[in-house]
Parts: sequence; C-alpha cells; structure tokens
Amino acid sequence: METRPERHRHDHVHEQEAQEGEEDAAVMEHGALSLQRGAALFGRRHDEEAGRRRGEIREVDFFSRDSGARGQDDGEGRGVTRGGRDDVNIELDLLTTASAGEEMMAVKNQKIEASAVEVELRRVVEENRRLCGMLEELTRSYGALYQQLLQVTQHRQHPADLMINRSSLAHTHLTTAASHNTSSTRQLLEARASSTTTAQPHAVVAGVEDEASDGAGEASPSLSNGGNNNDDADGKRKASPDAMAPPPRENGLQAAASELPGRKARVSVRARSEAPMISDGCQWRKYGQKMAKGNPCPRAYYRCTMAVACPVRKQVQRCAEDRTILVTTYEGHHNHPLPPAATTMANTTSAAAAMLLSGPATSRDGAAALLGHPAAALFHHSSSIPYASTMATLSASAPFPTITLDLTQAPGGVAGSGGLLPHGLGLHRPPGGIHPVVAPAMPFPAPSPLASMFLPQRAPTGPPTPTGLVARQQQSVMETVTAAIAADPNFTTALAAAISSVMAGAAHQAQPTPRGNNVGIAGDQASGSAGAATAGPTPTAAGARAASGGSPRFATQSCTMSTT
DNA sequence: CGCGTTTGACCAGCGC
DNA sequence: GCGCTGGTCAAACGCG
Repeated sequence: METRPERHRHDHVHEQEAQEGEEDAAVMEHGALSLQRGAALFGRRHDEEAGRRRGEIREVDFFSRDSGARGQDDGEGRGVTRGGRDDVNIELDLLTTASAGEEMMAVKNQKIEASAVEVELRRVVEENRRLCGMLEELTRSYGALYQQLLQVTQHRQHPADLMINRSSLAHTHLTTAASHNTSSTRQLLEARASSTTTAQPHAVVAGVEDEASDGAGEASPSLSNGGNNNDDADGKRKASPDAMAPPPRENGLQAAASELPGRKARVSVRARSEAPMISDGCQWRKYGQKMAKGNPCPRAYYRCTMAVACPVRKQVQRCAEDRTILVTTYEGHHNHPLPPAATTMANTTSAAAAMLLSGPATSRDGAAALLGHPAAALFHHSSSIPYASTMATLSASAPFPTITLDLTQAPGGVAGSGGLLPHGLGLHRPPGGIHPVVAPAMPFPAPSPLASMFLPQRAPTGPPTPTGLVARQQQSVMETVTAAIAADPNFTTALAAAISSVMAGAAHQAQPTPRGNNVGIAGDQASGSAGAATAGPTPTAAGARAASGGSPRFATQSCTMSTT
C-alpha cells in the first residue's frame, strides 16, 4: 500500500530515463509494464541494499557526477522511501557512482531480474487462484457425492423408498469431474427410470433432468420439459412460449411426466418482510394478478424474463393471516444461465422440489411418508442437526406437491405464522390455515442465512435499517450457506451442510446462535414454487415498484420446510 | 416509443 | 352440466 506511490514514481522516472536514452536496449525490450514493475521492485531492493551499506560509504558528491535524469530519479525515490533523509539517498547513489559502468549494468540486470520475478509471481498467484477454485469445486463435489452415498445407503435399507433424487445425481454428474465412475449412481438412476410407472413425482423428476441439461448445455431449451411439466394444462398455453418447447425426450421419465401433468413441484418461500420486493437474482415480468380465494391480498404472477422461453414462473402473495409475510412460490426450471445469486436460489428451489417429488409424497401419508424420505434420513444421519428428528406433514389436498421454506419463525420459538414448540419442534400452519404440521426444528443463527438469501433489493421508503446492516455483516455467512445450497441440488443435504456451516461460522464469529430457528417439513397449501426466485410484489405493486434502495426488515430467523 | 404493469376476459380443472 | 377457482392471455394504460 504505502509503496504504491513510490512504485509509480519509479516507473515514471524510468520511463523518462528510457526516453532520454539512458536505458539500454536490453531493458527496453522488456516492455513498459515489465520495465516499470521491475524498476519498482528494484527501487525497493536497491534502497534496502543501500540501507545495509549505510555507514560504509560517506561520499556525497553524487549529483555532481550523475546525469540529470538520475538525479531526478533519486530525488523521487528519496521522497517516498526515505522520508526525506537526503543523506541516505545520497549514499545510495554514491555507491552507484563509485563504479559507474559496472553498477549501471548490475542495476539493469537487477531490474530485468526483478521484472522477471514479478511476472513469475503474478503467474504463480494466478495459478494459485485457479487451484483454489478447483479445490473448492472438488470439495463441493465430494460433499455432494458423500451425501448421495448416504442416500443410497438409506435407500438400500428401505427398498420401498427406492426413489432417488435424480436431480442431485444428475447435478453431481455435471459438476463433478470424477462423476463418470459413479456406477452405483447410474444403477440407481436406471432403477429409478424403470420405476417411473409407480406413482412418482414425474414432473419433478423431469424438472430435475431439465436442470441437469441446464448444466450440460447452459442455454439448452430442454427446460421446456420443465415447462411442460409445470404447465398443468399444456393445451391451455397454445400461444405461450412454453408451448413452443420441444417435445419431451424419449426418456421414460419424461413420458411419465407428461402422463402426470398435475404432478408439478413447487417451492414456496415464506419470509417476513415489509418490503415489496425480495431479491433472488432473476428478472421477472408480471403477467397477471388475481384475487385468491380466502385471501384479501391479490396474488401476482411473474414470469422469468432472463430468457425468451424460460418456463419459470413465480407467484407472490402476502399471507392472509399475517400480511407481513411474503409468500413467493417458484415453479419450473430455468433454461438459461443464471447469475450466481439466481443460481443459488434456483438450485435451492429445484433441489427442494426434487426432494419433495423424489419421495413417496404421492402417498400423502403425511409424516410417515416424509419420514421415509431419504432426505429425512439425512437429517437423521446428520449429527450436526440434533433437532432434525422428525419430518412430518399432514395430508394436504394441494393440487401440486409443494415444499415450503418457512423463514418467518423468529428465534426462541416465536413464530410469525405458526408457533414453535420447545426445542424448535414447530407447528406450522400454512397460509390456508388448514393443515397444521409438525415440523422438525433446526438451530439457526439469527438472522437466518436462508432468510438472508432473500435480502430485499428494494424497500418502499426509508433508509437502510439496522437489520440490513446486520445482514451485510453476516454476508460471509450467507455466502457460505448459499454456496453450500447451490453446490448440491439436494436441498435437504445442502441445507444440512449449510446449517452446519452456519453453526460453525457463527461460533467463529462469536455471534449468538439462538436455537429458535427451525427447519421443518410441513404442509402448505398456500404456495409453492421451484426454480429461481426474485422480487416479490405486494398488494401495492405500484408502490413496490417505485420503491427501491431500502432494506426492508427481515425478521426471518428460522426456516421451516413444509410440503404438501 | 419501448417496456412493464394493470385488468378484464378466457380457458381448463375440479367438485357438486 | 354448471359453477367455482386458479392460471394465463392480451389489450389498454402508464412511465421513463
């Protein structure tokens, strides 16, 4: 930092020297950048050397024997590095003048060497950065594979639950370089494909595959599968972009998906927010608004506009019971590259949907069904999630399987829409208020990183609130969590990893980690969605649109997952 | 003028 | 078959 000005001065000086013909051709050949950097390094090195020799040489007639250029150079360097100690600088230059020819050559050689070292340093730094990235990716892939191994183990213990999270597997295939040797995984995929005749969430599976194809081909329109799956009535959208989507692949899963059009997964996020919009990294266009039955607040319909034919849609509606709760429902899978923030959310929702549909949810047996889900097994297996001992949901007659991430429950068991039992055992009542469910509780530091994922991008009015500051302070934790989620399409797995990470991070940051936050499975009929997420409109859409820049208060400090 | 929102109309699914 | 509801379309409108 402090040497930067000095470096610039040296660069400037040496450029002048070059222009004045005092630099030989050898130095000039290194180009301006190398020359300058090398000169800068040399300047420091030279100063140090001069300092070591300080006291050995006492002559003071440098200026009288050197060129004007050198004098200028010395003067520049002296000002910065020596703090105005002219004697020191003089000694340095005196040393140079003692043996003018040889010293000049030595200096230039040192400059060349310094520039070479600099270049090498930069190269190494770049390589190190690249390796770090690779290591991170490998770590993520390893974690994903490990969690999937746990799932496989669990599946073998429970043959009835042979439903495999195809999405996570596919994702792993895409993201892990060493995935080509996961024969067991492929076997499981085969088994799953052959078992599509069972009452499985085909729509979700198809959507998952779509996500996989996304990973394979970024802008692959194959996501149209997701669109088909998501469209409960394909014929109803003759003119819609979804209808333009290619037909389902010959894959049996796809065919099965088309056979069960109503089986489309949704992921709903309930967040307590006074802000009209929440940020999920995507761009949305409102295409409709309806008054939903039993809710005075209108429901807004949004479509992803990041791609022409992106099938992802989302619904935004405020909770009838508590209008401070914003329910955002995602549906479908993006067929285009997403920005990191959007990718995180998309992966999260897709993974949640995959988990939901990959389980025996069709039985609608409630708790038993979800308890049999491999994801639930993960919770059981995870020693870092002491409260995740139960996954239950009561039967909900929702037309679509929906998994709800409830971020509205406050720490300490104070719930926004539903109460929390001691130790985080939550009783979540969906907006519809029809199906209370027992939700497993999970410790979360406050504010919840998951909630932070939905940090609002706009606020109706007013300056950033303290909550926003807190959120920024914990951005690193957020990033850790979101990265963990994004790394694994299996939402439950990722969530477990995220929670563990958060807990560790919270301890590291010496931040309080109240255990009032929960992650549970519950029935929610009010919302659902899958895909990417973003801003949510409010009943006051116009005001919401106009408002921006603020940081609405997010009291979301817990996460409850509910499924229907 | 282009883009996004609003809003009434239309369509399909579902229950009675 | 009818009505209700959810979801979507598309013309009208507003804003920058």
